[in-house]
Amino acid sequence: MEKNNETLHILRHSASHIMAQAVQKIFPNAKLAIGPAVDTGFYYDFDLEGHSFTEDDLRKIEEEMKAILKQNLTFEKYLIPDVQKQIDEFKAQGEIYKAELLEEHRNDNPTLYLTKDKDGNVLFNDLCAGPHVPNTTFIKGNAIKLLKVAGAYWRGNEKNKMLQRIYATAFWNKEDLEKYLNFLEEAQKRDHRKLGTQLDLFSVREEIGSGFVLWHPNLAVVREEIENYWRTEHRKRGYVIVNTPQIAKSKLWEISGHIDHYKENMFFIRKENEDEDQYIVKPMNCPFHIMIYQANRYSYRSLPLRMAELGTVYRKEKSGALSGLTRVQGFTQDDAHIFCTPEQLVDEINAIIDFVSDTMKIFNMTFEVELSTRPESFVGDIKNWELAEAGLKEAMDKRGMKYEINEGDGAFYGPKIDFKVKDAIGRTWQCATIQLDFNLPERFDIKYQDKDGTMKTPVMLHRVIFGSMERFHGILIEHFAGAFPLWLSPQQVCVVPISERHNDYASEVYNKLRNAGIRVKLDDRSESMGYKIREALQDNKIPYVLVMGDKEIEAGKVAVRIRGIGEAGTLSVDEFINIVKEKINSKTQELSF
RNA sequence: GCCGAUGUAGCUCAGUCGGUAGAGCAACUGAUUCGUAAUCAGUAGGUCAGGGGUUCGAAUCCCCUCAUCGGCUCCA
Repeated sequence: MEKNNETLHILRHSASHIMAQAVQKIFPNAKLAIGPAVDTGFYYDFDLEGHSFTEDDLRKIEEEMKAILKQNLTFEKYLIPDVQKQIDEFKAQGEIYKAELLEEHRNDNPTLYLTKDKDGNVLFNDLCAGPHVPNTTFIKGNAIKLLKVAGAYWRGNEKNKMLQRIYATAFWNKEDLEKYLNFLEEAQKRDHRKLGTQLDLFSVREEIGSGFVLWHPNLAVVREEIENYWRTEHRKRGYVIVNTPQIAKSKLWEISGHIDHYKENMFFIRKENEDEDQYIVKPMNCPFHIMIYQANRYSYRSLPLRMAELGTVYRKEKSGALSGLTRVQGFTQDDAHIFCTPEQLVDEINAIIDFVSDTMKIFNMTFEVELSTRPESFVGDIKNWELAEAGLKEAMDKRGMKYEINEGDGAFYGPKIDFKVKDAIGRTWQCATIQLDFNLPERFDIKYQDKDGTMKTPVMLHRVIFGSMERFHGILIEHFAGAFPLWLSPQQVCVVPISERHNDYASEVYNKLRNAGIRVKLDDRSESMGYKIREALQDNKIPYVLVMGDKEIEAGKVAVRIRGIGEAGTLSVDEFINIVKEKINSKTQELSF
C-alpha cells in the first residue's frame, strides 16, 4: 500500500478502529456509534453511561492504542453471512447503534472488519465498509495523537442522544504529526480573540450581552479604512448608498415574512403597554431598501438600481453558537440590493463577482465558490428558478471560474453563490454571497415599467462583499496574525528619540508626519531605546519605527527600522513621508523600501 | 439549546488538606539619558464572575445563574 495523501484517510480510518478497541478495553460499557476519517484526522463517537471522558482518559486511551499496535494485528474484511443474526448479536451486546446502522444497510452486502492477532483470534470487530490498511504495522504509535473530547448528537440530530466524541489524528510518520501539531500551535497564536486582547482591538462585555462587540480605537481605525475603501468602490461601480433605521414596526416584518420564518432569531422590543405598536430590531436591511425603492417609480431604463448600506442588524443566536468576532448577535453587513430586469441579471452577477475578486486581491486572500440550487420547498415560479440558476452558472462559466454545486441548498426564496475565504487555521469562512430573491419583490409588490409599457416585477439580488464587518475583521486579524498592512495599521509609525535631549527634534518629526496624515505615535517616555523599539515592533506590531539621536539631528534625518525586517538606513523626513504615503495609497503589503 | 471544561489584579497565571490572596508583565512614582526587539528601585492595584447553601471559618465543598472555551446542532 502506498503511503501518500490519498491513502492517508484509510490509515486514519483504521486508526479509529484501534481507538475504539482501546476505549472498549478500558471502558467495556462504551457503545460504539461511528468513527470516520475527516480532513484533519478522525473521530469516534461513543455512548458511555455514567462517565465523561477526561484529558487523563485520553492519555490512557492513547497508551492503550500504542500497546495494541505493538501486537501486530491484521485487519480482515468479513462479509456478514446472516444479517439478521448479526443484528441480533449486536443487540445482545448492547451495540444498539451498530444494530441500527446494519438494519439500514442490510441489503448492501454489509461487511465487518475484524481486528485479529497472529493466532487468528478476533480481538475487535466493527461494522464497516472499509477499506483498511492490511495490518497495524502501518499505524505508527508515535504518529497518532488524541486531541480532544466533545459532545456530538447521534446522527447529527439534536433530538437524538448526545454521545461523546473523541477527536484524534494520525499520520504516516512522526514528522508529519509534529508538523501538524506545530501548525495547530501557530494557528492558536493567530486566534483573533487572543490578538484582540493583546493588541487592544475589541472586547465583549457581560454587562452588555454576549455577541455584542465593542470596537476599541485600534480596530475602529482598521474599520474606518475599510469602510472608506468600501464607499469609494461602491461609488465607482454605480451604487447609491443609503441609511435606514435600526427598528421597525412588526407590520413591516409581517409583510416581509420574517415574523413567520425568522422569529426565533429576532429581538423584540418589550412593550410598556398594550396600546403601543410592537417594534422589532432589524435582523435584515432588505425591507428598508425595498421601501426606498417604493418611494419612486422605475422603468427598465432606470434599472438596475444598486442600493448599498453598511447596515447594522441584530440576530438572536443560540447561546453556544457565539465566538469572538466571527459569530456575533449584532453586526454590520456591507449590504446591497440590486433591482434589475431579468435581462440584466447575468451582467449584474458578473459585476459582483468582479467586485469580490478585486476586493479579496487587495487583502491577498483566496476564496472558493459554491452555488446552491433550488431546495425542496421553495417560492416562486420553477421556470424563474431554472433561468436564474442557468444565469448564475453562465456568469461563472464564462469567466472560467471553478465552483462547487450544492444541490438543494439554496434559500427557499432563491438560489445563491457563496464565496468562502480561507483563514489561518485553514477553515473556510463565508464572506461574500450573492442571493437571488423571487420572494420579497412579490411580497412588497414592487414593479418597474417595461419597454412594452406593462408593469413587471423586478429581479432582486441580495449581496455582501465582506459579509459582516465583525466577521471580516476577525478573519483579517487571523490572516495577518495581527500585523496589519501599512494602510490598515492602527499606528503606522512610532517615533523614538534616543534620549531626552532629542525630544524636541522627535516632536518636530512627529508633527510633520501627523500633518502629512500619517498615523504616528511619539514615544518620549524615559525608557530605554531597545525597550521602546521592542514594544512598538513586536508587541504593538507598528510597521515603522523612526529612531533619532545626535547623528540624525545633525544630518536632519531619521533612522528607519521596519517591522519584521530590521534596520533600513537613514532618510530625510520628507523622503520617508513620500515613500510611506505612496505605500499607504497603493495599499501594498510590502513594507521594505 | 445540548455534552464537556473553565472563570483569581488591566494581561498571563500560581494558590497544598477549607484557616480571610500571590508572582511576572502592564500601570503609577522616582532614579537613569541610553545607538537599534525587555534599565533599575519603589508604590498602588482583588466583594476570587454573580447569587444562594454547608461550615466556627469558603477562592477552595454543594446548588443556581451569567460568561468564555472545545465540539454538536443552528447559521433563511
